[in-house]
Amino acid sequence: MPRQALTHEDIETFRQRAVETATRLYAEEGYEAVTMRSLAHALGCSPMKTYRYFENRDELFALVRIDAFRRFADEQEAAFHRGKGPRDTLLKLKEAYIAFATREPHAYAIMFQLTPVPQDYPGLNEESFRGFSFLLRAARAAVKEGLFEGDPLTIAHLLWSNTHGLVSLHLSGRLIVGRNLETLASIVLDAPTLKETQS
Amino acid sequence: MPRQALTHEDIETFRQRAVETATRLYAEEGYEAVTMRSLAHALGCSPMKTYRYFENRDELFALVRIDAFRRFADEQEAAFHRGKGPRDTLLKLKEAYIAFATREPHAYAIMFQLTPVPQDYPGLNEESFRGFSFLLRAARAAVKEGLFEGDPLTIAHLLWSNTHGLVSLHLSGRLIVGRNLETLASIVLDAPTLKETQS
DNA sequence: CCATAACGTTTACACTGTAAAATATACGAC
DNA sequence: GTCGTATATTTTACAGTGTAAACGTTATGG
Repeated sequence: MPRQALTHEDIETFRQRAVETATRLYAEEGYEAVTMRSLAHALGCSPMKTYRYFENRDELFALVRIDAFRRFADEQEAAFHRGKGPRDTLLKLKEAYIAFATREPHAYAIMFQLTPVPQDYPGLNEESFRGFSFLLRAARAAVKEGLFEGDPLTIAHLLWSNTHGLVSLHLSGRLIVGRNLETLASIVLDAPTLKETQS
Repeated sequence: MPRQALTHEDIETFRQRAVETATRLYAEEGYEAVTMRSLAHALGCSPMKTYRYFENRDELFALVRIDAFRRFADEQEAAFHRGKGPRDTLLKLKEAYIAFATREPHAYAIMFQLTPVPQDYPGLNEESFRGFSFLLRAARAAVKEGLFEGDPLTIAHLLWSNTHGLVSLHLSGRLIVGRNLETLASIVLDAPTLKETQS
């Protein structure tokens, strides 16, 4: 079976397969477990082949992040459209946020928890902002309806950081102080209502 | 100048010096910049000497974390005693929290942002909880005065995660969406009052 | 058919943490 | 003092990492 020269489609095919495989490995093992060698093994090729299709590990990693942000943004968008009115929309967005972080903790980590923030990459900021934009739109609507007063962008950031703080500490196990695991889990799941969080 | 045999005191001296140097390097360069070799270079010894005084890199790192938690807890304690009444105490604790995170961002990162959470070590949980305990005590007092209602531990966790979310996103530069840097910086510095954060 | 370009692997280098071996130093007994 | 032994430290070495460079192999255009 002679090999075919790679057409432009094949390049994209390999890149896509590599990103998908890397995403799966990240989800299963976490960030530092995915090396160029382990990824190559999973792809069934030599470690250096990846370097013909990606600038370096950072680029591949950036694409994995973009993919994660895309999934996240899609789910935020769906939640946004499920919301009935500003307050319900904010709640739906928050639930979708928590659901994503709980379902894909490693993805959440490389999106929001990794410090320092990895290098920028074309498309990353766009997709990242898209995930945030629905919260911003909901915050604008909420201000318009008099639910909050102030700068919608600032309010959106506050709402975001509020949820991020809970999710982040919960996912990394730092909320466990005593032994009442169920209570602590419910902190996130039965998260404080917006009324309680912001008057 | 012949070398002296190390007495028990000298062991502790070296360990302390190593932890202090590592702490300084972490503060200057961040987590992954401090290697056993670079630390040894800063200490003026061979890389392997450190292994006679520490089990491995993780132990030394754990001690750096404990030290950071100790400084943090001390500052929380001071803020706690500066507070006049429950509400002011909560504000003082929050200000001290933000001040610490801003002054020692790398220390904050290894304390609260690193995922997965590094291995446990004797004394770490104690010092870590001590830093949290003042917020818990203030939350108890606040509940007793009718400022909040509910489980004080849960309320303390909510207040913590609230501040952590803001600090975390701010320090990692993720709050920067538009170009109004001053506004965004003030989100953390002129942080929302407790009244605004929790009704 | 062959030169050339494209593709992939192998090799190699500078890093990392750290185990093992080699070396240097100090100390107690004679 | 001198030697044996214990201790302290360094040197060497190994298995990892990302990746640059060299090498071989395959496909393609003239």
